Amino acid sequence: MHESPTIQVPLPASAVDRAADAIARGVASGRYAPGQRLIEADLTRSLQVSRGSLREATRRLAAEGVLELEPHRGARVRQLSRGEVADLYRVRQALEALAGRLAAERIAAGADDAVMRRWLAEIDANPNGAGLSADIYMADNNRFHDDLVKVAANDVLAKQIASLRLPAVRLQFSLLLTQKHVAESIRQHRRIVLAVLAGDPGRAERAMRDHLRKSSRTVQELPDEAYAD
Amino acid sequence: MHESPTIQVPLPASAVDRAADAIARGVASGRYAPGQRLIEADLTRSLQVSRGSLREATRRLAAEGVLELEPHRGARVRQLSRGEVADLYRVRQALEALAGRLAAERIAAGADDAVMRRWLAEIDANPNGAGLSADIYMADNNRFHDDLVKVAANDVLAKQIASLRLPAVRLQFSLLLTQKHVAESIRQHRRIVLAVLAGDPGRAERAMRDHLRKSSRTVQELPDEAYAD
DNA sequence: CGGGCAAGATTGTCAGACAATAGATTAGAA
DNA sequence: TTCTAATCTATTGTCTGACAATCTTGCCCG
Repeated sequence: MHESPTIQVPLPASAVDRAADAIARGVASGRYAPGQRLIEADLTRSLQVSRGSLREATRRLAAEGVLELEPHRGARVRQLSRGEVADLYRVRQALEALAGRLAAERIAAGADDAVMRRWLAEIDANPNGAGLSADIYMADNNRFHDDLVKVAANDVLAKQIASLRLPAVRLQFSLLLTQKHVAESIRQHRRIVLAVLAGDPGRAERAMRDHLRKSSRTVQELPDEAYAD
Repeated sequence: MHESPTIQVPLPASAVDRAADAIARGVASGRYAPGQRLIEADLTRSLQVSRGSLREATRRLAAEGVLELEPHRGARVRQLSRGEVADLYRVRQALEALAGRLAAERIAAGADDAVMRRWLAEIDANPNGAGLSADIYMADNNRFHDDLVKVAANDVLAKQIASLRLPAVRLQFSLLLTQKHVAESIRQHRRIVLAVLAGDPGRAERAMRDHLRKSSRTVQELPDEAYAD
């Protein structure tokens, strides 16, 4: 899979897109901490866009759940409470379970299974994720879920799932800091892949549901500092 | 249920909110047809807001799925293709099924069931929805689903469901134009309410899933004119 | 120490300007 | 005439500067 060579000059996406991307990346990377207030004046300076464009970007990010807006207090990085995270995982569970089901249905109907076969090979090549940094595994993990959603071939579903994944990246990240969780996560992915490749919707759905139920439980065990309030 | 008396003067919500509300209402009411292009200059005049505020409003509505934005072509009222509507209903099915399940779980756990009992009474008072205009029944229908989601008590879920309902109001509306569908819909609501009141999550989930599966089927039978492409 | 006020910081909103782009129109060539 | 290309027009994308409304902070006074 060859990418076109990385463009160096500020690629000519719209100002609003550039701003939104930069902020989203900043939130994901921790450059902007949860709860942190984002001052328009600072951002217009660092992102080199006008206040109007910046405001359009923050509105969009707020709608996507990355930021929160309070009247006359502007934007801050969204910080979830324990309860909200529990709610969020419950919904994600339902949606990703559906993704698993649909993916299996499509494979059973003869859709291309190369992507999933590749994942199986990749997992079996390193079933414990030995030697993977948290960064890398986080990226792999996201790619896995993305690929599965792609096989499910339901754009609405893809968008809904993405909007649930965004606000919780930070939490998910802290999960994957321990080798134990990484290995466990990979094991669950393997079960999911097998069910999907077998074209067994019920099994794929259950495997995915289990996976997220366990993730949720582990996230809930994180210490208070990870949460709001 | 008493509302505070309707405020006559342009209520002091922010300019962006006013604009977004007005556009959303216009889309729901058909004042702006699906696919119709929304010209900024026209809207700033009719809504009495600046271009900046208007653009923030359209960005938000686009993120909510009400409008579509195309670079250099601006905003247009989102129009769904048959396939997208099918996808959308599949996702809604999963989410509302979860809502049914959670609602039943909460009732079983002792949560207040007054709202649901009221619905049962209302349904049994007029089980065929005789004499209800499509407008009214549409509103009732929305209230029912909203109330159920409220009993489910999961804000994330509520927001996700809302974002799926918005783009399809128009289609749903055309469904409810025939007395047959209204009666059928009420019958299904009754099943759902009974399962929730019984505190039976599995049954509530199935009843809700059935309801949406049937709605989806009926929506798919609408003629081509209702869809894009 | 606590209340309250003034000053400063920040957001909400507007108006006006101009470049970039897409779509429509017209002119020209075959 | 019909197709193509240049031109015009409507519209969006973006910036700047301005000001009122609101929130925050720090200081003063009792």
